[in-house]
Amino acid sequence: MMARILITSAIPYINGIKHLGNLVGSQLPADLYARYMRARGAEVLFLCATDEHGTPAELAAAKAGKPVDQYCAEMWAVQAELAQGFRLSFDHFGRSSSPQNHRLTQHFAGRLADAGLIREVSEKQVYSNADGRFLPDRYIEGTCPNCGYDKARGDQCENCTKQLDPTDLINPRSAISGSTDLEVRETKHLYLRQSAMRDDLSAWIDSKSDWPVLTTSIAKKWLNDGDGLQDRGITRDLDWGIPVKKGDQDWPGMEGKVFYVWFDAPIEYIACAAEWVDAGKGADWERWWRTDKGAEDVRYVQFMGKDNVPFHTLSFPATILGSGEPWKLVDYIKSFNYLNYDGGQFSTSQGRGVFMDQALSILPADYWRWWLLSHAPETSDSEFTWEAFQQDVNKDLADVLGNFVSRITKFCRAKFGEVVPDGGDYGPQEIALVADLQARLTRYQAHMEAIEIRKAAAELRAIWVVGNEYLQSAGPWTIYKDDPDRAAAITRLALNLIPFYAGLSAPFIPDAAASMAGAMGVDVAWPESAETALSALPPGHAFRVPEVMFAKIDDDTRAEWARRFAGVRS
RNA sequence: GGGCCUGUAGCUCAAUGGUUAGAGCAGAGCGCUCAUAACGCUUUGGUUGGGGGUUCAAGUCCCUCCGGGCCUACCA
Repeated sequence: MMARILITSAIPYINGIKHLGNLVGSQLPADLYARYMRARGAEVLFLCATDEHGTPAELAAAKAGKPVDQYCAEMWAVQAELAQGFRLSFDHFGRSSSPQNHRLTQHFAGRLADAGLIREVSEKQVYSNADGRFLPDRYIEGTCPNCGYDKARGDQCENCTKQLDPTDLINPRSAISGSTDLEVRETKHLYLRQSAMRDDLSAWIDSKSDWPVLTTSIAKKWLNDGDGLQDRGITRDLDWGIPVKKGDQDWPGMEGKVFYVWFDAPIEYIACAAEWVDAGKGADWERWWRTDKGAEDVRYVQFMGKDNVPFHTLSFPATILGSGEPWKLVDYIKSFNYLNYDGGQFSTSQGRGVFMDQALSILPADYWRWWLLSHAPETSDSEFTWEAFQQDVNKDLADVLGNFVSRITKFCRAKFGEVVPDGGDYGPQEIALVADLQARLTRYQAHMEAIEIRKAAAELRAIWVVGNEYLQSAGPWTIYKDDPDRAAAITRLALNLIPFYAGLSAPFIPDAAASMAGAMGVDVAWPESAETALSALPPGHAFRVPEVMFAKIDDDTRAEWARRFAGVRS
């Protein structure tokens, strides 16, 4: 029976173009896994979307001088185009502001309320008259009562790290406008009673012994810290968002309020599947999401950066479990640490690092995909430097893989023409080669299935190296002088490595894989086995010598990029 | 303050408690001449952050100290 895999990437926030750290922390590895699973014949639904609600989205729109809905629509289009540029193979790229998500979010809230898992809390929050809005704690600045730092935020002082309440600040002001015209107002909000589900969530997390430590340790910390899992506010006093409703009914006392972005964002994973159907791309989204409607055999895998783990291990499962309905729960969470940039952090707010649009403006997607995935921050934070990037892509892509394709196709053209040569037999060397490649193929598949990305990349690279080793030891250019038939056999086998490599490399570098296969006149396909794959191109099969697949990055260019991207983006 | 992760060759990273701690890159030497001056082979390089402990056996487990990072619930 065909495996069915549901894959979601953490949904990128709407307020700007994402940097390479964001990309490698969720969307790119999710795409790698989706491409691999499709290649292996699984039925895959791979979903992503933009996360469009919350205070930063409203502020970004205001800064751009646009209505927030228009701003979000425009930024969605920008992000969708960049996703395509990086060859992210989403089956659908949705929006958390979609009507489908409005309905589902309100539906879940209604179910949770019926189950007694929502409580109303009246609380005091800081309101800025000048800004005309309530201010989240960290949007209030003032002088730290502990250390005297004058840019302390309402949640914490960055200077002395002390945790604060906004009311602790001396001379508080709005971080948005600088206005000191603040007042404390009474406001009513809904809280999700996560505390009531603590034991269920804890048991569920404990059952996930195969999850990355990073994932489970963060979840357990939240479950067990202090008084245990706390209830979480799920509404806000904002204009932009999903109106608070109980299913399709009004919610008395909650008029004019919206659900908190992190309540509705993960529900978009589900709504996105409905969008996928409504966009005419699929027929039945519930068979992916409802275990009573066909999803019982679905394996659901989520990808995210470590900052997103609490929401995916606790809040979202609490929403799903609390609904009392048979929604699909996540089976595996792959979480990532951060990619740093030249000794510091990538930062969207500070404009530090390389952003997706900039990256594509200087190099094709495959360069970035290969480098980022082969250095994915799986066990700890990892570091991007221009020197390492240049060295690694030149060596791996241009010298090892690209040059292999170049040397054998050009050799064949010179001696036999642009067709797979006939004649000669395979001998012990070829038998050993096939055995070696088969062992490596098996290991590579195991790493990909386990989502061990760096190990998979290392094995793939080793598979590329095998081609060069074989050519060096077989030496068809020497043998050709005395025994052209034997040289033909060697050349035939080496040419067969190209479609083999194309199939295996496609999840990492899809464009290069397509051009390799195209040059050889075949489709990209996952090999059944090393043995069958290495006799796929019959004698007489025409091919063409491909263009240089990966131009090398020279030192001057690298230095220029390092300078250009050293500062902050305006 | 608390919790978690992390520290291994110049760099990036591997090593179910079990031979002499391994790869890639960078460096050195040799070879090859088909190829994008590419490729192959050989090789240099380690008190596994420091100290203590458990064990027949510790990079791995425990304690402690030092360094780096993340999270800490109203950014998302």
